[in-house]
Amino acid sequence: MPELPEVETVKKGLEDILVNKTIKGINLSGFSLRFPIPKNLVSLASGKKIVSIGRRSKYILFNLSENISLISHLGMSGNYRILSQEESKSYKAKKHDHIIFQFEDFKVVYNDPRRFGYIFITDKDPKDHRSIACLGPEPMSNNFNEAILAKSFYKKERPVKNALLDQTIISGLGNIYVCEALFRSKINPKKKIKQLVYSNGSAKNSLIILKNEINEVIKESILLGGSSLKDFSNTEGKMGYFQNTFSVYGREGELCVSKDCDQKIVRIVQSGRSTFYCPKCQK
DNA sequence: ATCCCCACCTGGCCGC
DNA sequence: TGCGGCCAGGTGGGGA
Repeated sequence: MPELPEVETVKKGLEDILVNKTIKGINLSGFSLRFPIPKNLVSLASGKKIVSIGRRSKYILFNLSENISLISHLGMSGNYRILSQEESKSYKAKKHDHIIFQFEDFKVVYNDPRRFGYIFITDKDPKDHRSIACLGPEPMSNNFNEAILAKSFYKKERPVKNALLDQTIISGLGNIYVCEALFRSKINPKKKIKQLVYSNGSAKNSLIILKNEINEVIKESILLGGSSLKDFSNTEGKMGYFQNTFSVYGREGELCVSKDCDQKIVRIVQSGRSTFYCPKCQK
């Protein structure tokens, strides 16, 4: 499911309820996620208090007492549900419920049908974990600007669509928001990234626009609680609303939303992933 | 070094 | 109704 806005929505939902609560126990389904669930997860996390909950890119970071951290990635289909006290009493684990956290008087369920998600536990700074340390800056952060994009794009041949999905260049974007940001920026997804940078290494105006539109699309989506496609919902099981504002994603064959444009949205495949764009508006 | 492809999974949908 | 094929929001390892 989840790109940065969806993960932020989930993180806020967890934060509201779980901070200062103590994990009393953990039940596992026995299935592996993308990676095996760490053998010491149950013993190390049980009895610890959740001191704070953070997010880095698409990762949710649970900071527990005694400097233990859980690093959680939702993959494509992972989700957390916070059960009410009433629901928790009689709750029977459903299919794909892989981790159930028990608190004093309620439960939190991690469900993941495709098992592409994963969880790590560490007693070191989670920022140094190999999956987090290599991440590029994320939209809306202080160190995300056109200069850093220009540096990554300088003299490089790859299509801008692929580069924006590369989490080491910019982290937090996925297929939906890359397609939407490129449409808003009027940039063709097949455009080579070196074409957005001057030969002296400085950002062209189109790259500055792209940076601004990335920030804008992410900001708007967070305000609407993310996008709900298939199985994404927040920790209360409610859907986000940003999917209602898509201009190109999933709109193959439909009319371009730009004023005075009579083109239909096209779907192509780049690096094995669908790209949606308007061939007339995006040059 | 850079970049693409594939595998990892299940489920939903579409056409026959 | 059933079955095969295709599609899906992500990532990291291997190989070109």
